[in-house]
Amino acid sequence: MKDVAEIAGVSVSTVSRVISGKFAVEEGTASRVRSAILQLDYRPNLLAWGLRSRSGKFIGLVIPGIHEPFATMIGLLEEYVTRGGYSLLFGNTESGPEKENIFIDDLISRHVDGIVFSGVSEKSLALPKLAGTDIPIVLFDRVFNARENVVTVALNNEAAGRLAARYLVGLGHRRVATITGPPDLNLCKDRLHGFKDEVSRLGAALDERDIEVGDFSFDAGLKASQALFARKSAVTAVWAQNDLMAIGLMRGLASLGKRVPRDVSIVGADDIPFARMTVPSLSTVRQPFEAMCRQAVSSLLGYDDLSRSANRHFAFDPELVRRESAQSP
Amino acid sequence: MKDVAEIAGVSVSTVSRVISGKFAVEEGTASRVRSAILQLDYRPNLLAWGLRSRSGKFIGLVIPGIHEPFATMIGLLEEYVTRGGYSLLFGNTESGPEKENIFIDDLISRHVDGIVFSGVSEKSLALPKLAGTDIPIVLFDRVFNARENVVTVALNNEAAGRLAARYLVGLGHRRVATITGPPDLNLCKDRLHGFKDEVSRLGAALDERDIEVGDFSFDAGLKASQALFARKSAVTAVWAQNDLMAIGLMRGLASLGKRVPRDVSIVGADDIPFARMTVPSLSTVRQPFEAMCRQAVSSLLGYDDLSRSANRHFAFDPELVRRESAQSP
DNA sequence: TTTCCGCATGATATCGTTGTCACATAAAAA
DNA sequence: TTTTTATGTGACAACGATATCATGCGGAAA
Repeated sequence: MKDVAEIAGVSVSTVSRVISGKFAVEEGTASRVRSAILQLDYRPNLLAWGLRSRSGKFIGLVIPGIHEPFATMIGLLEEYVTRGGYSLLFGNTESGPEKENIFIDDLISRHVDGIVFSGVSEKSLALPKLAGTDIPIVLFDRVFNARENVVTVALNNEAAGRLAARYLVGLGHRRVATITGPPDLNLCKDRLHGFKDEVSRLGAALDERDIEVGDFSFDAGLKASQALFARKSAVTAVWAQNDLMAIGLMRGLASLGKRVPRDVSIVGADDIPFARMTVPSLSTVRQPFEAMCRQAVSSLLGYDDLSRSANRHFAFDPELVRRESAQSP
Repeated sequence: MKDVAEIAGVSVSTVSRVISGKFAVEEGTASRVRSAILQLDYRPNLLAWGLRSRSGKFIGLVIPGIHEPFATMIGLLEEYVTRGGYSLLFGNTESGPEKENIFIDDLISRHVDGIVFSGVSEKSLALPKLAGTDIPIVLFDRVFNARENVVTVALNNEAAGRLAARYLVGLGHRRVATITGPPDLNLCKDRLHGFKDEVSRLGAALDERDIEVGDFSFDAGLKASQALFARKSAVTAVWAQNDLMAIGLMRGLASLGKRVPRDVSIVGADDIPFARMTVPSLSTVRQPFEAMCRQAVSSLLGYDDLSRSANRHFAFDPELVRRESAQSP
């Protein structure tokens, strides 16, 4: 910057003013400065800028894995974040809470301007630690401990359960099963509650023994296929709380010689890119990731002014995507 | 830091020395400093540190998409990078060269310590721009213009083509087809050349009309299924240059009523997580992503001392993964 | 003419670190 | 005892930006 000033024959102050554009500079000097910048191929030092302004100009993303649907979320968040002139710093906390801990410390040290947080479990040390700072945070997808003052962005999980139930029972299934995610996650409880309640409200049956507890993984779906269908079963339809388990279930049923959807109807949740690629393609309860990510970023960057009175908890409605994996029994 | 110094009754210099640990400090003062740090919950400011040391302590990742196999790569790179005490800044350049351009500028402005570069196309402005800086760069996966002085990490693509050919012809297929990626990518040419050459060397046939040009997407595979099999065809096996197209092909064949692998054998490339999840599961030519990512990071962070004489171009050998989608005709 | 205001610009302090230099003290060598 | 050496510590400059304050200058109002 000093060099630029020298070449243009002005002071660094003036160079700074030309760059920021927020103050009046005579056109003659301004153009001299601009050509000096071009000549030297000058690029501002964001480290120095950040030090001065106490803002690193990035958004941190804490995420419990890189598999779908998180990959999709990462891509979307990156897009919105960079569009706002920020950069995305992301950390995968799958490997454990220590990793989460050092990542959060790093984010604080780097003076991130906001954090999108999707924790592995509810017992995270991150929140109390962050409370001591002025870093805005959005609890994303996996919401817990929703204190009033923290913004949350998530699916309306109970509605998702109800939607799946209405679809399957509506198709004519009388005896259904389900595979849940990790039971310590609120979202799983909510989805299960919605599903269970709607199934019984509509007069169909969900036996307690037909509720399989999974962990959102392909292998959990595989295992569930054994647990549910290795023996003769009256179940004709299954809702898996995410697509990965649904796909595992389909894969397991194929090995058992059951046909989907002829013998068993399957519905997933998320609508990951692969849902349309499987054979048969997967009917699923879609999460509106685009809208959710946009909301998360604009909450952090302060695009929507959530005045004190405004709602800080955003619950997005799921949407049913009909494909091939479910039909009438 | 000043506060810490005050509480501990020492100067900031001493605090700095205690933190860095690289200079002798009397144990008494050191422990006083440490307890002051704990008491204030002091965290160093990485922006200031970076400004002083001209190093932002991160690695930039330029990648042409967030879908597989890039998601896997991102996860792996993040792991190795953070393990080395750095952070990962990543940018998706799928949306075009302007995005790539501003991302590269951002990386320079942030004083990244290295860049893992996987460009969309060969005509990228990034390399010349980066040449003016002292930022180390590794060309990853998509290698081009491999000047001697730049490190490259990639699959041995010709070997991948040969491996696929040997497998399919070895199974007994006499007439094969293939789907390539974007033809302007060197890696596609190399894969095609290896495949073509090995097929004819082994005495089987790859007709020019049975070479479909794709773009690595699911839909390209879908389209290829029409182009290759909508009419009667003597082709009994197809190699797709990546798994996504192979899965699209399988999906398309299912719609055409062809069975895989009974009617057509299919082999992919990459071995993305979903390759084992499809029905039938996908046989594929595996890229050793773990080793490749580890190599990329350690080259950048200078863990392996590539002395001037040492090889700067790393080509990793592919590995055949036998699953269900290919069999003898 | 004097006074005052607005405008473009420069000098300088500051952000939170680390590195360089100087200095005091104590121990070792003369 | 005097000189040297080693050791721990503090003061201060620097990294590259921005923000605050001061200043010179031209024109409008008195």
